[in-house]
Amino acid sequence: MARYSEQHKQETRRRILDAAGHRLKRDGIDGSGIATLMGDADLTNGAFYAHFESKDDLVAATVTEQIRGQRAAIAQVGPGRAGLEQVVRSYLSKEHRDDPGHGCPSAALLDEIARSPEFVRRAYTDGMVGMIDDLAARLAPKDLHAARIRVFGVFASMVGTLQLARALTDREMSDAVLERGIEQALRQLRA
Amino acid sequence: MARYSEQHKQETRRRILDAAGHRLKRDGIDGSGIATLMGDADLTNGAFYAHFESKDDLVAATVTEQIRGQRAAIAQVGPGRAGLEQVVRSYLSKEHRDDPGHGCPSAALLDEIARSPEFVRRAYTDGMVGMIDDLAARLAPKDLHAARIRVFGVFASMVGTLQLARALTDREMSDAVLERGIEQALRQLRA
DNA sequence: TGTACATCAGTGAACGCGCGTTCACTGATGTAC
DNA sequence: TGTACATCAGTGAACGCGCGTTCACTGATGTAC
Repeated sequence: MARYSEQHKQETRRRILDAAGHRLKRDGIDGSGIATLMGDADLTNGAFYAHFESKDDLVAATVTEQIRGQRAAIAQVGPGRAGLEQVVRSYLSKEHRDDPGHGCPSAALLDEIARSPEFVRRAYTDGMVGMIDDLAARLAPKDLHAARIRVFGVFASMVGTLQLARALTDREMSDAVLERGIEQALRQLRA
Repeated sequence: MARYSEQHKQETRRRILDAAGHRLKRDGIDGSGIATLMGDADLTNGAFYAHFESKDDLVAATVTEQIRGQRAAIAQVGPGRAGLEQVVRSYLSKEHRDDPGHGCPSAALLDEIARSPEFVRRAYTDGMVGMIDDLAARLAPKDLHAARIRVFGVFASMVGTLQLARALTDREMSDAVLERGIEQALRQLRA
């Protein structure tokens, strides 16, 4: 019935989502136009609405997808607290600071998400709750409830630290902020 | 010689800067147009370029001005560590979370600033260094150097926490994040 | 198996709109004499 | 003191441009027979 198989359409959607993840984190939501986003996926602007209802719809889907990817990456590291410490070090690394496009969606987009429509913020919230649960299960599988809010706090610290490190023009100061952030986060995980 | 006194022009510039501070923090940089910004100051778009070279020039000046205002507000609270703890509590309050327009420029704009031209980021960096020095002097006047980087870390944590609290749609969870953030920040100030 | 047809992902031009910026003009003011 | 003049903050229309979205159309494909 259809011109292309359902699989073809899903692959294209996936291609758009992946490209959008990169572009949005690099240039921001308002800084990324539909034509550019579609061009990144080797398509033209008109095809966009065969896949998404609106730009905000894409943003919500991209946020969901990006957080899912982040969770998957976290699942790859070693188990328990040691794994968490590795996550912290890689999160607050110079490489992550210098490459927002391939990094954490929260650090790149959090204040634009906070200004977005309710359903975008809901997509973010749902994704984050899942990720925090993953992390809490690693930190203290015996007391999930308490671990959750603790992990939320550590994550918020790391997001703010990375953003600050990205905004500062003084390289040395930025490096010091990252290092201090690592110490701080590790201490919080232990406490 | 001039139509209006130099004082008149300075007052108008001040009016634009104040209005821009509010608007930019509420709607973001890309979300605030020149016409809207000038309308907020009871002027029309054309007058803008008598006061600023470009939108980015206004953004840089507004960032500087907003941080100056934040420093002045901090100077108002009681001395020493007790004053700092008061700053933390009011920073991570529901009132601050629910009113970005009158709040911290870092929490409202940090990731947009990180994507801004070098000179905007320099304005931000310069302002922040001043503010951090103020705070460090309160925390540990004997060991300014060590206190600076510690205060930077606490500030980054608070910014990330406030942003996260603003993005979450679950009110209860957002409240819990703020409370946890306060505990965390106070502990970091003591440690 | 071969052919006619229906589908719809994708194209690319066009829509109205608001953006940042420019510009000819206005008119209230301070200054010169 | 009164008058003519120069200044320039402010007005509001216009500039070209890119935005998100719509739409008539294309053409490769899967299906029906």
